[in-house]
Amino acid sequence: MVTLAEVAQHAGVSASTVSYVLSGKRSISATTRQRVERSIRELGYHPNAGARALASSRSNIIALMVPLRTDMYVPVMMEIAIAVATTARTHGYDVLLLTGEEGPDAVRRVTGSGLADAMILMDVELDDERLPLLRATDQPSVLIGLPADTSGLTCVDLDFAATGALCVEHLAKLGHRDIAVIGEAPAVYERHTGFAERTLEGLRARARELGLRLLHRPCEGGYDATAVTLARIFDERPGTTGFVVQNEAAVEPLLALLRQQGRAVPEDVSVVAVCPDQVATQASVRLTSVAIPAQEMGRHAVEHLVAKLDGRGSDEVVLIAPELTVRASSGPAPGRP
Amino acid sequence: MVTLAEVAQHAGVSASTVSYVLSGKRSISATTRQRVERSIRELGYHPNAGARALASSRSNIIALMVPLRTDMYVPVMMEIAIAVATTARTHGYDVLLLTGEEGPDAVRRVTGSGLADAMILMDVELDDERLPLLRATDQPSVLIGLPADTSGLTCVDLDFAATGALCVEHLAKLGHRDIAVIGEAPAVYERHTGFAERTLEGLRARARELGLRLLHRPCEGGYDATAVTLARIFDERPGTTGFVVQNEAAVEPLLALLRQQGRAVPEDVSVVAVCPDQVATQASVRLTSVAIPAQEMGRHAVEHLVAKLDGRGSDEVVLIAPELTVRASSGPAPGRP
DNA sequence: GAAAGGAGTCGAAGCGCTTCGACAGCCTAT
DNA sequence: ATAGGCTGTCGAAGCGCTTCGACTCCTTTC
Repeated sequence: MVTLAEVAQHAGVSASTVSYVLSGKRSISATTRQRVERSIRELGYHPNAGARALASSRSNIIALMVPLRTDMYVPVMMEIAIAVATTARTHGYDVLLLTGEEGPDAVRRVTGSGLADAMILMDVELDDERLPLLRATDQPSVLIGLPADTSGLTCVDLDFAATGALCVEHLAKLGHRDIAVIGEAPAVYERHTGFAERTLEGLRARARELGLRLLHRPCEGGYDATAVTLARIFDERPGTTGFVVQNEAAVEPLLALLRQQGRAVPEDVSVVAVCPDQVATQASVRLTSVAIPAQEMGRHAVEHLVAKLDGRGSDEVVLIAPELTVRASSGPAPGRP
Repeated sequence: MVTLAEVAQHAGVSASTVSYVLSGKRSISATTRQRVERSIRELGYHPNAGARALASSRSNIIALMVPLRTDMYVPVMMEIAIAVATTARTHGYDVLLLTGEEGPDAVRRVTGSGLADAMILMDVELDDERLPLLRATDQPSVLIGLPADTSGLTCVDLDFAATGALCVEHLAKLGHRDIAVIGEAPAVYERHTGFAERTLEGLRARARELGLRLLHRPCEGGYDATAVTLARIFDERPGTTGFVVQNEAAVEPLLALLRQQGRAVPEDVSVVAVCPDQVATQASVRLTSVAIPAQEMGRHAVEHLVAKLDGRGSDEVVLIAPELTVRASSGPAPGRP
């Protein structure tokens, strides 16, 4: 293993000079710099991460806590994780992958040991038990998701309330008066992860404003559960012509079931989904949808964190404005031009 | 920040004693141990990761390199990643998340800097450019996937050749004589990631042995691409009654298309999938499938790695035996009991 | 009853890096 | 000419931990 000292000797300078060449924290003459850089290359030197962390009390690692559950919106999670890792690297950070399993203990362990300089938390619940710890420590953190009380925290999330409103508006403009919402699994609502509730509030508020009828039903996803949900919806509101789906696992089953029942999309019923674009474009009907901007969320989170680590940036809540893309699954309500 | 020295002082022992209590590398009297443990608890001490890594030249971190592409079998990747993280924790390791983006440089960086003690690589290509580096370093590593030359490497993977054979056998036993394989996207074959080719070889070999006709077509996935692929298959082999699908994104479209064409599953055609159980059970027809044991692969990989780090264990290739679960998508070929 | 060995503890020497203060040399402003 | 201020470099002091050898008691063994 090559050390700083060996590089210094090879280049004929002192160890501290090599260190300053590496960090750029003091000015170094061009000739010296080149000589050192050449030695580094020739010897294949890589600074020892542990020594660096010890001396500088900076690990250059960002911890990312992902939910343990692999039962919902997995592709979104994965996309966020990869965006986080990629963005972090461009700022010189590596990413430590933590699962939700350890809960608050993981936060304690990581902040306590100096393993990471900062944390990103995904899948935050409204009243998450990790939040007090984050507020207490001076280690920067960013949440992806929105808890009930955001004071002293930085959060990044899609504006799900606006998302709900946007979906309703779109359907209203097309003349739909009876709208059904196929929501996430009941467990998601029980867990109070926030985003599902916020979407619902947005949907309801705008529906009320526009005088539409809105029926919401949670749905486990998968073919059988969706079939049951759909049957109940048409049972209760036979005149339903607009659907909003916020559950990836219910999208394709819903389309299959509608087809089977002889209801054409978008001629008889319109469907608007809240899902990643990939799902929307790969479905059997290209779906009008509000995209979940996974990459953007991951990137934002890292950039806020890096800003904080650099002493810039402050606590704030960033809600990303939703964008609705019209595709082939929505059209005028029956009997409308 | 609490340090070892402070704990030592608080407990009235020397620093080295505290260290030995923590590591268990020398015997400590019960009374001393308890006193030290109490001080640790009272002061809320967490060993500094950097200092530990520097002194012991062990970071207790395992690097996990995941593919950057989020275009295929994402849930499998995610499940593996989470299994890796969870298993690693039970052995006292944390997981560093690297994306394939950096390629060989990431390997150099991580091994050179001592950031991680070992590596797990996913999405290994047949002739992966990272392999020479892994062979050259003395840092343990495990591949999830199988390259062309496995000498000096440890690999964990599903036995995809046996998987292919198993699928064909199942369909043959039910009397199907004309079998079509809907494969992964063409890009997957071009990239030579191995698993797709190995499945195909297994399928072909057994089909030959059993005297079946086999038609293989790569498929991009998604509704439109699957429709084209399916049309071509029936065009070329109108008598096809058995399908093997190895592309999650083609599963649901295939079922929808068959239904639409009035071909009942499993009465007219049988479908066998190679996919995670979750996909198989959530599909519109519960699918007969060979599961991709993502969790098991992740767990295996970590356990091999830990064994190597402990000086146990050696290079070897572990192929997990496939298991076929019969569900509702396969049955006797038409005209057969 | 002396030698041999084990159990339990301590002190000190690093691990490889960052960073602070010091200082030599040079340029500019008086 | 001389004080003052840059620029570029060096030496040394740690950062918090692990680990090795040494030492002190005790227990065992013939």
